[in-house]
Amino acid sequence: MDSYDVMPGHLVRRLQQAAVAIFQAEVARAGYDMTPVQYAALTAVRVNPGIDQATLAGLIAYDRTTITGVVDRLAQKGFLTRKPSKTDRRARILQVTESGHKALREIQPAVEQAQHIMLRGLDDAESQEFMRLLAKTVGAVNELSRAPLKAI
Amino acid sequence: MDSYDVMPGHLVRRLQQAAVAIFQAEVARAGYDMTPVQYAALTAVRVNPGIDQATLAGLIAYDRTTITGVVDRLAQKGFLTRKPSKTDRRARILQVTESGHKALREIQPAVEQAQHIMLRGLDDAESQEFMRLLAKTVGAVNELSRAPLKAI
DNA sequence: TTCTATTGCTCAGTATACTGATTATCAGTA
DNA sequence: TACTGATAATCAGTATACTGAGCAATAGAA
Repeated sequence: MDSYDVMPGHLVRRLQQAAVAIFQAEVARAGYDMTPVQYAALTAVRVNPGIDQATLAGLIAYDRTTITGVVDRLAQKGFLTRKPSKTDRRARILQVTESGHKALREIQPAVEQAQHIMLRGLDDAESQEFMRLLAKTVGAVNELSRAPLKAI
Repeated sequence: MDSYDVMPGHLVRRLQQAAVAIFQAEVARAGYDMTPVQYAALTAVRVNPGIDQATLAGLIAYDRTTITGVVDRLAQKGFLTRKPSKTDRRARILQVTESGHKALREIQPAVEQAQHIMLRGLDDAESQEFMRLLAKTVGAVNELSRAPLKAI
């Protein structure tokens, strides 16, 4: 195991870095400045309007301390609002703004293109198999990270 | 593409996070505090004694600004030395110390165990196929990240 | 109802990654 | 040799991720 090029951890790190770079480049071409992390968070809020930060973190498998900054930046860009909950004064309720909906609509093609570029080394059958194995692998280690995915 | 669980970028991010957590946990059981990034750098220096930072960065696909901090911390722990090159006064020559060699030897089993745990959701055939597809995918997007891998 | 445990959020500190800039040095050319 | 472009390393600033701690509020048990 001397050679890091055959180590899954090392390859995953490199793929993750390429994926982020590809995503940002494609989204920039659509005229937006948004990270993959911000995009996932904003999308999750759109699907679950009125969600609180902790539940959002579980939905997309983010650490709870990370989500604070992500939401901060999305709010600062005017893409979502953060208001205190009326039923639980600890919680902050999130909503996507008009501007946020517009951004999501307009970067949608860029996001799909980014996923496509990321898998450009594989043919259709390989892509499908890769995604299957990737999902299976992630599912099996979900509980081992500090921020496991928690379905609602 | 509303659902981030089918997006490769999102799954890769989650796997990367789990991989880091697994690595650190296993290495901690061996009595060491070392990140996967530091381990890869130290291993690369061991294989290529006297390498300079820029070449090291290319070998393991790290950004050149990232490598500065990584080498800093490894040097601070006493695992490697950084001396000015005699032939190129811009460059810093890296060498693994005795303590560094000892650390690499002692955490070796933990590293292998971490890779095994990371793939625990797959059987042997699937693991092999997953690694093949992962390597192929990474190879095809290598040039799209700021820090592409550059073989010596 | 009161006490305890838990939960939602935030903060301080550390470690990757990256953008973009600077400094010192080197290499190749006119 | 003087100049130009490239390179090695670093720095400032931003954005994830995480550890560990803290505060306010809630929920469940005695």
